[in-house]
Amino acid sequence: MAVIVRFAPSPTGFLHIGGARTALFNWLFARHHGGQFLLRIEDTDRARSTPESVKTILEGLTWLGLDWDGEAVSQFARRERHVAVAHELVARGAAYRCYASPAELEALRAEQTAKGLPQRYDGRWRDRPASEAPPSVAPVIRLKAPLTGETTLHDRVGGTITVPNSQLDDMVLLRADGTPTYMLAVVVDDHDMGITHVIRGDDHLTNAFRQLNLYTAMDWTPPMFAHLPLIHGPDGAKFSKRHGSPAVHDYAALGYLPEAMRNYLVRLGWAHGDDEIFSTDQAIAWFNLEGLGVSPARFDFAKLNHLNARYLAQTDDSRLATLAEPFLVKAWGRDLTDVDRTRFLRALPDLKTRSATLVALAESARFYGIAPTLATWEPKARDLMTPEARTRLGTLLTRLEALPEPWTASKVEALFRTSAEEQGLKLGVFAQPFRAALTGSTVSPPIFTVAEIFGKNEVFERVKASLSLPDLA
RNA sequence: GUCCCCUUCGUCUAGAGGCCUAGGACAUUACCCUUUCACGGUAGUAACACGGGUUCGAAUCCCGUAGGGGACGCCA
Repeated sequence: MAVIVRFAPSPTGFLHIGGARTALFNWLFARHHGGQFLLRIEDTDRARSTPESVKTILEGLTWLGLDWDGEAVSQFARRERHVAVAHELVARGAAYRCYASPAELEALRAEQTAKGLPQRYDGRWRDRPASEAPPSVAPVIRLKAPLTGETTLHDRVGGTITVPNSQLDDMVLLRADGTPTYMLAVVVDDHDMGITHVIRGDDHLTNAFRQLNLYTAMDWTPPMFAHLPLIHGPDGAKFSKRHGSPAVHDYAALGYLPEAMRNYLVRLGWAHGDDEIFSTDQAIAWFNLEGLGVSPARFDFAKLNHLNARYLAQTDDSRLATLAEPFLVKAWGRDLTDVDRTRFLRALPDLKTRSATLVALAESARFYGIAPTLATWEPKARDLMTPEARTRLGTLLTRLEALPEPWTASKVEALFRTSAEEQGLKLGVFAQPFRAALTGSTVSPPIFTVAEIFGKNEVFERVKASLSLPDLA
């Protein structure tokens, strides 16, 4: 039997990290089995669903590289079918009309809470004839769930879980306004769409039992279920769309690569032995439900950073340059010139092993585009510009002037090494002030390569400017 | 409150009764490399929540305790 899975977000906000991982697992599972990964927008809550949310969620999935099969399905568009099923259930005697008003139910819950009882619908209209219905109340339709016995779920993550039916009340299928609830719609749609495996967050676990009763009432075969442990925030607290989880597009803006994000996310609650860094193709080849963990995981930015750094360092320079450009523009506060682009591309091999994110990468490249000014020189770099250092740099400039063309890193370096040797000093004594002069900082990629990328003119300009830098007070 | 679930280094995890003096990764510490910072390399610190049982033998099975989480909506 072909595998068909779905990701079913509700369009009431953005795509958060937990949803992204759920989508990823479904996607990996489908691709592994050569099955289908469907997308269904659970928009039956008309008050909270927005088209903007749908757009944001789709963009988030696209950024993550999760392509879905066919068109995204709107659950709301299928409401006629849901209503028909609800009525069929009533006809079968498996559901009934309930005339209890919202206020009445609220009072019931308040009373139960006061008495320390579980909050549950008490079935007051379960066997009451419609002739007793108050004329002013529009009824809802509720499932007639079994009162006794128990319901067992064979979850692919949690194992066999049994709940007494006394814990499950008669859930609403159709609201008073005639619209279907999520509980009804999700079962009908999963059935109609031929979903074979429902892989979703653990917060749906208790729903599964109620939904199982609905499958039974319709004589439908339920799909396999796999409930994923939730993701917690770095502090161990709840981490969801409603509780502080960042949106996927935030990670994009923070300078994370989608492939790094995928790799990080797949390891959060799933493992393949000791494997840590692997391609998406490898993940597809390896992914299975058996590798899923059972306990919640905390989101750890340090590990994400590490992975992203590794992916950044591996990324092809020209692609990386394209990805980084918007971050450069932001960091530099101006559009790039052709010279900027050329320099950045040449600098990239040395730059990309030094940054964890595109934001940091752009920041580390700032000196290429913006010459240090009095205001931007780092204090430690200025400390390097002692009178002796300035004298040495001045001498170096003269010798640099005499260097035969072309201007290369190795020639500049050789000159520096010779100068240091002649005076019996370490290379750093010469190289550090040079670094400070070119970058305004004590930290940079290898400085002779930097000098080559700048070219002779720019090097001379910056060194000369550094020689006239006023002393620190 | 009721029901359900979870518990291995700080974090993510390996572990399906003997392969475990518990492995890997991130973080962290030290050293090496070195023109700075990274990268890389080497070494180190660090965990089976607790208590009972089953067994020749338990991180692995069972029971209990504690802690954490989830659900309990005419939300999804």
